[in-house]
Amino acid sequence: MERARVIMQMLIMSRLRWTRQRKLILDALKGRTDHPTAEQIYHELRERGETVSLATVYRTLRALVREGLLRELHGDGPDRFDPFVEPHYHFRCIRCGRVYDVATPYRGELDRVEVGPGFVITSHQITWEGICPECSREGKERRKHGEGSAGDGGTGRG
Amino acid sequence: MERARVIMQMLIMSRLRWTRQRKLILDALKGRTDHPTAEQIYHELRERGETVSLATVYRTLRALVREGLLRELHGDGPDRFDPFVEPHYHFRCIRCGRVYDVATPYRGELDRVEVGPGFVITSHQITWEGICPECSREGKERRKHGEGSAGDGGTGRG
DNA sequence: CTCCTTGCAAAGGATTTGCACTAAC
DNA sequence: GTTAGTGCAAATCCTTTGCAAGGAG
Repeated sequence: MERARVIMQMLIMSRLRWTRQRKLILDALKGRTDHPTAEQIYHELRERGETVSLATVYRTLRALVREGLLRELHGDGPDRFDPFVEPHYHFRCIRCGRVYDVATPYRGELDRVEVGPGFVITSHQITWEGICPECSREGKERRKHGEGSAGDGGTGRG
Repeated sequence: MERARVIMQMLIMSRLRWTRQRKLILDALKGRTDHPTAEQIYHELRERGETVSLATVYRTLRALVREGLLRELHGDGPDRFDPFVEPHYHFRCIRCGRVYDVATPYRGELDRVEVGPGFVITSHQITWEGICPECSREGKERRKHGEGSAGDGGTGRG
């Protein structure tokens, strides 16, 4: 796939250096739909025996967000990161904190809503809240920041 | 107004005690559209010479959210609180972090979107992002957590 | 070679918690 | 009187930052 090339190109243009850590972190995110936290990425890399520091994971993730290669999601627990940057929506489980993609078509017209005089809209987000399949199945409490893989419960990206 | 009575009723039902601090905090929020943070509430009360601790402000706000008397908003900086609990949407300024109400009608049909098998939707939120009037006017950087009153820039609740 | 990145540890902001005391009910 | 709420300080969680050493271009 030439996605790596495209990414590298973007990094060059943005004068971010293509370091081993950045490669690792971006690879760890690539193609995932479970919106991991910085900690999750960090632990997964460490478990694979890679050497990265949590600080670097944070710095890299934020940098990639600034470059437009990732999207940052705010919610109840720690921030989560989404490698799929095309406009789309999310579902957040109020029980476990997991975030899922929602396949519903993007409503471009919402970017042209009248907020009020002097307001400039750059984007909009829709977030559904409720209980995810994992949690309704188990019916028991969990920690706020996801544990392990979240699967996608049947949603996903078109 | 009999809203106080209603609230008191809810507090009784929920066996929350109607203490001086809770009254103060709820009063400080009531009718506001600027979605203050816990710190803001705390400082405003202290400036008025009231005695409250920041811990109590946090505890109270979270409790009132649990009771459904407030809504909690997650964003870039610290959490913000909204006394207007009827379904409505928000605009968040990516420069200063201020949050405004958006008058656009609530889209109930979005609560019936197909997320996927096993997903139960309890609510949805739409958040617009962009630059608020205050910031486009000033054109300069600011701290993430709002400073002082944010006005409402022409939006507001119907 | 130069400047960006990293790792580590320390600092920082936001929020919660333990505990003895106080105040609602 | 009971039991829940409060203030204070300490603790915790999440994230950023300073600095010296390392690595990419």
